[in-house]
Amino acid sequence: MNQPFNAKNQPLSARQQEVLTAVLDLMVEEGDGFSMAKVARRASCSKETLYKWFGDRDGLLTATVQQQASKVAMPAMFGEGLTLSGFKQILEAFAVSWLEVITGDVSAALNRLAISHAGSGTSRLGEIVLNNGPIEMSRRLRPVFEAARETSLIEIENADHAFRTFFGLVVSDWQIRKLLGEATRPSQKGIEITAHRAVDQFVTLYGVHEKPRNINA
Amino acid sequence: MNQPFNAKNQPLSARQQEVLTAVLDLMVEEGDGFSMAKVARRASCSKETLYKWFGDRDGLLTATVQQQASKVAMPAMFGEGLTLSGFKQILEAFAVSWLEVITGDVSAALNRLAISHAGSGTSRLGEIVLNNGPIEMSRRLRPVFEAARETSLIEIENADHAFRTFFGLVVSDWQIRKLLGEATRPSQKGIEITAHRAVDQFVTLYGVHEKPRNINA
DNA sequence: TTAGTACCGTACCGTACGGTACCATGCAAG
DNA sequence: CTTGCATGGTACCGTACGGTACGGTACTAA
Repeated sequence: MNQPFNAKNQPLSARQQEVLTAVLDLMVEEGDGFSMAKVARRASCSKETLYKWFGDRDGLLTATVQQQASKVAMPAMFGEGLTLSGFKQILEAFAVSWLEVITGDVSAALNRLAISHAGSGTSRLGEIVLNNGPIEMSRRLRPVFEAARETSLIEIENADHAFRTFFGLVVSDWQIRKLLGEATRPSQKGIEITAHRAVDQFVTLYGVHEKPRNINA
Repeated sequence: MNQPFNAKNQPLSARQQEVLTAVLDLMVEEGDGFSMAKVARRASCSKETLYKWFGDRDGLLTATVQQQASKVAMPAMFGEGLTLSGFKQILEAFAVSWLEVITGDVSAALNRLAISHAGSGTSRLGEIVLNNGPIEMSRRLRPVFEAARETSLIEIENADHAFRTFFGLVVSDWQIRKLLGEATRPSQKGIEITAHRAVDQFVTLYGVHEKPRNINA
């Protein structure tokens, strides 16, 4: 992904990234309610520097969101001979990684921020998070589905539907519950179990193996 | 569901509900950013009255959320002899109703509000929305699943997993996209198609069909 | 040394908001 | 009528915040 930029479209210095880390911490702790003064205190810098670097509060938030967005890691690609179990392994790694992210405090804080700003319609944070969340996930998953379709592992009439189904099976209500403040986070084991079941279900719906019935959607 | 209450725990008068409607409108238009003065102007009442009735800003928001929560309608129950197509019809009505709600502007505004407040940890709005959203959906769906299980239409080892699967298949990424500000709303036809597919998929995963193996339930 | 630069800390300004006080109006009870 | 209550309208207060200005300090370059 792209480097995050500040107001002058320069790549960020180490010191600037320190500031963004402070912002992220505050965001996790207090949501959108923190002040520029608090950021300055936390990052041990002056407000004037914040405004020089990031323009205004919105610029600071945008830079923070972009920096995090540039960090989302996803499981690597695969080789040539794609087997069913290999395919399932990739999907499962994907699902685990995704669940770990969205049940985490950082992701929750960023999504909360973007969501509340989307309501006020005063910034592009929602768009940024959307592009680096579900949409990016879809982009990276598409070639995997494509490869599985070409090796006749699955049968997909519409890649978009398949992605949405996979998303739903994996994410379920975990994300909305987290965003609404439900405290209980699934354990690592719980995440793995959830991911495994989601992949099984996906393959049941879209796989072409010895399916017990015809599965058309 | 319960009647919504004001600060004195009296049921709301018609005038008070008018005020809450004004709040809701502002919420849809501007998110969380509206001021008490704006509410007073919009509702043609004085700020003092607002504070007398609802205590403070948080009380006003809480009353608004509770009033909406008390309005969620859900498809009615069913009779005795439950057939597969009847079961699917109920689920589909459920799914359609749910999708209509969560892709609507009012639901988005309320969820955005509750989510941003959940980040600041300063109110119980998240809890209220959660209880009247996914959790209430689960409560109402459970007896339907139960009845279907008893008539051997489906095979469910864990009602909670079944609900989460259904939720994921239905909601997919519609809600998070809406919350993040994606403008495009699915058409009524699109909602029906989505609901239909989700129910088909759910029955594929949990249905008993003519599978002869494992009859215990 | 001098000049320039980058930054920190802090004081300051204007504004907007939550919340309160006060007055005016209308209405019902007596 | 008068009294009391509920409510609308508005002025007001304290505070907190976004944003700016300014002084002080360390460092670099010549």
